[in-house]
Amino acid sequence: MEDFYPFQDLEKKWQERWGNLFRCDLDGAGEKYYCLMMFPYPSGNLHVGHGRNYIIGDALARIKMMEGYNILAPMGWDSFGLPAENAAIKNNIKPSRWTEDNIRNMKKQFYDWGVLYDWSREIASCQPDYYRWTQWLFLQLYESGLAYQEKASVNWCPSCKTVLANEQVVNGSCERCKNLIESKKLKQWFFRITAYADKLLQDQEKLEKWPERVLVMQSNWIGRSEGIEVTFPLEDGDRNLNCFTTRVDTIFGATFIVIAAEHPLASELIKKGGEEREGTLFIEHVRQIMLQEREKVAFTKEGFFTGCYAINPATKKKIPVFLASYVLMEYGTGVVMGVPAHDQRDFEFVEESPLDIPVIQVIREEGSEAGDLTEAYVGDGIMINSGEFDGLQNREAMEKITDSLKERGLAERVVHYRLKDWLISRQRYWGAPIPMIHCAACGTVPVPEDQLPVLLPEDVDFIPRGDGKSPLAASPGFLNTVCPRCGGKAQRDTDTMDTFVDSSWYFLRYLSPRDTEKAFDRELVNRWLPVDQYIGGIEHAILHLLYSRFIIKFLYDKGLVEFNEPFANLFTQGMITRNGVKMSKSAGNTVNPGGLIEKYGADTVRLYTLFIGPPEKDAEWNDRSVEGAYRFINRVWRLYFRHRDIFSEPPGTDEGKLDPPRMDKAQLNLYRKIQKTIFKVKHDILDGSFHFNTAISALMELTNEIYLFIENNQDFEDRVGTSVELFKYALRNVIILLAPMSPHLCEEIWERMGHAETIFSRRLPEADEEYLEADRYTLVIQVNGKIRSREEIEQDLSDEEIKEIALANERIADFIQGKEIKKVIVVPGRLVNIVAV
RNA sequence: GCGAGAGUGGCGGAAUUGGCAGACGCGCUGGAUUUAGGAUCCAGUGGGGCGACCCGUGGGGGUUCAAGUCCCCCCUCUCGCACCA
Repeated sequence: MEDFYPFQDLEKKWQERWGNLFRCDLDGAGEKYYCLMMFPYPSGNLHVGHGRNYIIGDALARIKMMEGYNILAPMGWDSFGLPAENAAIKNNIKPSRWTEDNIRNMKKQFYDWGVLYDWSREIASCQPDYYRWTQWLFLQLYESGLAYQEKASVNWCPSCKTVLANEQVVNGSCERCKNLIESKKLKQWFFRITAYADKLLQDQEKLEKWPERVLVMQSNWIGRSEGIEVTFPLEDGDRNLNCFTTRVDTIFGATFIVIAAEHPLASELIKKGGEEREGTLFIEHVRQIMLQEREKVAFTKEGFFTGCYAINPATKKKIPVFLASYVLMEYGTGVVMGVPAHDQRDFEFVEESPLDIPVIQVIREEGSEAGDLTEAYVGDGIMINSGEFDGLQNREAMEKITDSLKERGLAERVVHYRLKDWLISRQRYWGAPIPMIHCAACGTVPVPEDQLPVLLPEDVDFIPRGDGKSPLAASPGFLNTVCPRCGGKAQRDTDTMDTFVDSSWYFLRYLSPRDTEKAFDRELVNRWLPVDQYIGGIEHAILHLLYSRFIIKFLYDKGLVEFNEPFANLFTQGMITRNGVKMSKSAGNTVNPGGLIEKYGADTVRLYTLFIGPPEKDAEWNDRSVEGAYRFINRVWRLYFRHRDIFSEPPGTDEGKLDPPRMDKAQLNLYRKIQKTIFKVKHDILDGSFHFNTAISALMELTNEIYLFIENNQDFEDRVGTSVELFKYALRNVIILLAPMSPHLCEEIWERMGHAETIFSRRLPEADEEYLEADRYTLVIQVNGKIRSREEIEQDLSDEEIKEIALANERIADFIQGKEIKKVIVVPGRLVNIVAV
């Protein structure tokens, strides 16, 4: 009584047999297809939300394999990082041990899901034979002047006890632990990603298949802005203030200057202006609120008059210089010209200020007069109150004013970016040591390449100290070394690298994972990269994806690779929610796949995950609906199992016997439905949108039709004639098209149908285009846009014939009686609309 | 505030170029089979009305023979950016 697909045994069987299915021969036949999922952090357990990523990737790899591609689908572990360390501290075991245990567990989860990879290429970023090459990459950057050490104000997370890159700070908090970030002055290592700001921005145009929002986020982050630096001399002439502005056309309306309170010049100016005591208090006040409430400070516009004046180079007028909380030190020059009439922030500042600062309008909206402003006018218009530039269009004036200031040596065109250099040092244990040595005599010296890897010591107290130094500083065995240059006593750099360095190049390593001579094989990498399809979460829109693009561009410029973008196509799947919120351990709303697989089997879990909704969108998990997928799986199984007698012949005879012109109506209907389904499934998945959900629903429709077809078919019951052949053909196509989504079931039926080779060596069917459309269809007949009747008609009728049929329709007569027919619109294949009044 | 996306039955979601709104699935209702079933199969299932019909895709206008789809205004939600000069 095998009414149910016996998944318990069969899924195990196929998981074992598939051992080498995804083993990639890099020189094998077929066009290459590098299908890559973002490698996970081995946190121990994957829930069904994570599963979506891997199931989409696996189904894609399988269907591409069935298209004849040579598939490279590797997997590895982003295995350095804080959680391992924290867990190790908590459980008193070594991070390496904790990591290994988790990897074992997660590998089993992939296996249970039927998610396949070429495990012979497995890598783990925490292993010396991997991080040796991460260190090598660091040295390449260092040699090229793109890795440098600098004492700077950096983001310090007091809870994680390490510094963070700007990208890892979200709203002033640590993206990992959500604690407020402090500012510390520390000597740190940086990668000069800013040198690539323009290339990263420009080459976005090559990333046509990337989601628009990811590109928008990256370009926001890079924050390129073209403008002018204008020199405002101080009144007494011994110093200049440089203002960055993108609106130099408003310079005649600049009636004051604002300097960031943290600006190094601030203290000098208040001294000079005779306001030292009060001014110092103000600077301290701003610093305090910045520390406590960064959010709030953003909306107050407190200022302090320094007592100094500058000269507006356009108007030659004396204008006051203020310190204020609303000017950012980090952007531009930290000095801004205040134009209250045309900048809302400056307008508000003037309103809040007790001093009487003039508001001078210098641009008027075309077609209206200048009048009293209730807010800043930021639009374009005609220049007024601007001397020789009056009457010009402001955009035009912008150029002319720039030229005129440039001639006088008072202005320069500049480009500013919000992107800052990538801070890569971390004061934590579980990461790749930075391969540098500090020697009293020779200074900072790189570790020679042949001395790599700089091994992470095992016998070290890795509890973070929180004093701004790495735990490695407490390991004398690690710390003390000799200088590679002079041979004298020296000390190793004790920081480790940001784990995003590890993940910025791992996709190169998969091509030659065991190579002991080099980081990656240039020939293989040039042949297999860029990645054809990269799949992962949107949360890496900036971090990982921007860093990887940077590193590849660097390697390209060094001549080490021949491609300058790592990922040709990017797909970011939506997250799975439960009770409306993202599924996560911390939210306590995870669904463990283990229990579901035990109850329904992997094919069901896979099918449901793919059916849940469009993959790029978030989707709410519903345990109830999983049963629907289970039912479908069993419906397909029964379709085979109840009629297994049909498949007793050897498979060689079961194909190519169909002759559509000789089919009866019901047979032809089914035949056409099969063609339509083949077309739709392939289209929906392979057009780049990965719409498995609609592909699956098409397969459900076809399955329903097959049931209807065989139900009342005497020939089929008697096992004679075309109906039997057609049934075989129908089921075979369902099995092949469903195989990428629910591989165990399909592989099993395929085998029982008598095939010795795996179903994944089978090519996808081609739709018989002649039969994509039905030969008859239901013509909708409307009167004045409302549906009044329907009539089944032949496909290839002329407009005139269709019109006649519609007008002759009995039910229509009632509606057009006594009316004048103004117009009849015929849409062949769909409807007729009769306009009658 | 700016930018992007979204709003369709009780629920998840379908709907080339404007052309039968609600495919497919969940849930629900009825029936068949069954000792029984939370299994399976069949039928029904947007709302209103006995009915012919009427109303329905966040709200309001518009274009059109025809609008979920195009245009204008507004509301709500999600995401990103946010004193970036």
